[in-house]
Amino acid sequence: MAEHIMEDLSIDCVIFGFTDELKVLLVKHGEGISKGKWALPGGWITYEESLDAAANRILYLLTGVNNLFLEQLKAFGSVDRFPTKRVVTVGYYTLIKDTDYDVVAGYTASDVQWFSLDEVPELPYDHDEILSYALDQLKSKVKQEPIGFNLLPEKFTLLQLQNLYESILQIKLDKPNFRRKILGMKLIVDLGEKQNNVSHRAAKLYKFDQEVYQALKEHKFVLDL
Amino acid sequence: MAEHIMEDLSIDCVIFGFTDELKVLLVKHGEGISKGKWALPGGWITYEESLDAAANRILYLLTGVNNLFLEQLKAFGSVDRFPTKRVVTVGYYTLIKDTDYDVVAGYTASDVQWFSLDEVPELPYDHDEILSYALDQLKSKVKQEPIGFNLLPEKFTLLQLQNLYESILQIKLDKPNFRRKILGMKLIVDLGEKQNNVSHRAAKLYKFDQEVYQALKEHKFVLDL
DNA sequence: AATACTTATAGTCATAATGACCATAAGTAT
DNA sequence: ATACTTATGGTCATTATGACTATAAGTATT
Repeated sequence: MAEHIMEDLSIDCVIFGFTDELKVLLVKHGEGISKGKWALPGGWITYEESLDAAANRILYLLTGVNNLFLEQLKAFGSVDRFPTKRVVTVGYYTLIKDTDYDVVAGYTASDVQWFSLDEVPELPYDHDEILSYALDQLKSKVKQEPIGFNLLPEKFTLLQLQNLYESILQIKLDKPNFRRKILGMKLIVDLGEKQNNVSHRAAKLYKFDQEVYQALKEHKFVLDL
Repeated sequence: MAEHIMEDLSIDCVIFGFTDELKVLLVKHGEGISKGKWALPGGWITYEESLDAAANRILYLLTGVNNLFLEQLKAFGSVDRFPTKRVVTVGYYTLIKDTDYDVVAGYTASDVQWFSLDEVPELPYDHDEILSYALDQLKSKVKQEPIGFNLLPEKFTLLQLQNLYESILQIKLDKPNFRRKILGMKLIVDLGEKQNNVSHRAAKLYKFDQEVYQALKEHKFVLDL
């Protein structure tokens, strides 16, 4: 398979993970010119696969993470972005619940690890630029589509949902106003249950309303937080 | 220059034009497998230029249109999008006032022409997909940044500005409400002059306020129309 | 048992924005 | 003089927003 490789085109993936806080998945290069360095999971595209397919394959090979819906960012094509030859790379990103996946270093990766966003080490090539571009995309995406369906447990509290938004958008929100907004969208449904084992007043548990969730996802909207 | 070409990577440009209505610039292929067909202006990237630079060079060679700020859409990379070999293309787009430019067919183009959006002929490869993606991008861009500075004459009426938005967004707007919104943003300045040679009540003429225009461009906003 | 915390949740209130209108103004065309 | 056309000024009910205040319901501490 790896024989028919497009020499000057690569893929780089920005995999954001969330549980409690926003993280990004990096791999340690086990060979090549960046051996020992942490970088975005990336690799070469073959002639027989689409870009989307290549992104998924590469991510799986390096990290063991499979079957994600990866969204393309754009192509990064500065002349000198790669040191040894001219390479244009196509960026992809997605956001997942990191605890849902077992990450396993594979292929040319000697290690894989989630990094909290403010602990990301220095990245090679233009990976800083790609990561920062991806973060901007993520933020704007979050305001145009509901998120959380895959990121929160089945049953969650309003505060958990609020923390999710606060982590991604990196802002603080007013609790009563956030409730009002979210409840007003009919996006989530009161389950009539409460948390337990918490050392304070227990909050109601909610779940997403599948139908409303899908509808909001397709029709788009603007979430003004 | 054209010697060092990346074999499997191309550029395609969606140049939207506006005066009275929204148009798109197409070139007629003068050679190659699509000879005689109208298509998006596109070509090959050399090893010595960035993607952005390639887009500008190619557009200039084919159409004579020079020095635009082209914005990248994304990379289009289906396996079979190009008939003779695997080619990934990077899409670019922009919006200009078409009457400001003299289009001249050059290089491998035998003709260049503006097409009204509903008169676009059948396009080869995946150019329909690229065009439609570009249109979506344009629409969403228009809601997040002010436009019109390069598209309208120095002095313009509110109706001209409204028509611009209506053309691009392909919607109808309420006149009084549109005035209120735009005037409220302080984006445009009353020149104290009026139209003449119109067969109805003359409208006030306005110009853009450079400072507010730039500020809105940088800080982003959401224009809810 | 009382009190201090913590988080949940309900509600207020002034202000601003929105969409759907109506009415009048100021011209030209007939 | 009247009919049209487009411009422009307003109203008005409804909804959204941000900044708060207040109370509820638990646990933890003394």
